[in-house]
Amino acid sequence: MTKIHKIPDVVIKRLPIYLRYLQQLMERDIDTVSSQQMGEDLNLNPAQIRKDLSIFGDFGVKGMGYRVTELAEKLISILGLDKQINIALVGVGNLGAALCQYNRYQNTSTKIVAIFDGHPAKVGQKIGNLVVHPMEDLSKVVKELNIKMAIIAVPAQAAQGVADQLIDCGIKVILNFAPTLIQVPPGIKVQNADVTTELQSLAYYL
Amino acid sequence: MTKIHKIPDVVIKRLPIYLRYLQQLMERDIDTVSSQQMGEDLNLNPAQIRKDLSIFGDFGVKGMGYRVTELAEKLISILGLDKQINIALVGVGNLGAALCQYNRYQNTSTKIVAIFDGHPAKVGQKIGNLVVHPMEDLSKVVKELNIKMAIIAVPAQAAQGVADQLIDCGIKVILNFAPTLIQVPPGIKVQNADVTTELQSLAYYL
DNA sequence: TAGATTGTTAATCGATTAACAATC
DNA sequence: TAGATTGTTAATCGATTAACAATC
Repeated sequence: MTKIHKIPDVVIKRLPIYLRYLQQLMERDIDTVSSQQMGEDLNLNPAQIRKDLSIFGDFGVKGMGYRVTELAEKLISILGLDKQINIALVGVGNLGAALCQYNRYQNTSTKIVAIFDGHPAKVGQKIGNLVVHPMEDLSKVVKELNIKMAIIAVPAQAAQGVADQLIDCGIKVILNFAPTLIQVPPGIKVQNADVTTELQSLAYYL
Repeated sequence: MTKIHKIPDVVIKRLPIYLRYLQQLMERDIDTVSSQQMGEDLNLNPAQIRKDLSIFGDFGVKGMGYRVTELAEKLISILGLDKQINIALVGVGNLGAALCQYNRYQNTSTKIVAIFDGHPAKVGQKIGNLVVHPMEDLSKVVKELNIKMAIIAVPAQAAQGVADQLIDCGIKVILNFAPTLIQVPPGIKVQNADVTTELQSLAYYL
């Protein structure tokens, strides 16, 4: 039996950074890159980059570095970005609506495919090419559109309730923009992206 | 001479979480809280909370815990949130405009007080109670309004140029929503908040 | 006083980095 | 082959956690 190493979150967070960098190299028709060069450009230690990548396989060529296109493909496959990932957005206030529009024009495999709001006045409105659903439709739409991930962009006091509903529908991964901590059972991954909290911690550095 | 410990970023990021929690307790008229209780509610180790807080002073009372209001005030003071922090927002696309509106209704000391855009068509437009300035006014407005912090919400290819201009104006702290790494000289603090990258790393957990 | 809880030390855990044999 | 660079081990660094004397 192979020993499964738990891969640290901090490594996973670096993978999209590597990927984006490699895609920039591809645009400049650069074929190979060394960990040394990557480290300089990304402000990271080359040994760390090699170690991160070696967790997933031997992607490099000794004496030569990494083949850019090949490594990018590997990272896309590791992250699971080789097929579209359907996302539900809950809460179409200023921030939610903007995230929806923003995502629409991004050429990325993580796609918002359905939007929801608990406020009856919002239901039926169009944001980009999507119509706002009522919360009652959540379970049905999540199943129909094979939605795997959710973004919470509702006010703080509504966030926990929304999270509970999402989890009930089988959602396992949540990006939370609400300025509050949400409690979830084991096996559910929540990433907080609260702007107010970020600004407050940045205030310290002034 | 007192030895100055470099306080880890990871500790600074937890302080606003503690603060928000204490403010919730205040709303519920709770006077004191133990690190044990805080740890349960915030999913953190109590020893870690005590250690974090003890870096800044002896805020607790043995046998009793922490006085909620007092600790909240201390954290506000440590973070520098006891006076308004003026922020410049650069880039009023969907996301920038939403951040501006969102910030407007947040009751927090970090305030967006001026907005800028490099696109002539945007200049003069009103977002909430603010008028979009041209980039040429950046230096002047930053001085006039005593702006200390900036939010970048421009497309990736414009981000580095904007960052350079901000740094030229004396800005030391930047929250970057553009999906690209920006290179800055030592002494400048950049926090990345790119939604696409966050979604891509979350994809891994599916 | 007895019970509770802090602040802090020491132990543990985990992540980063340096160093280098393997090898393209 | 000589030079370059990987993958990986060992050393280092730093953060988390357990344990407990101090003390309210």
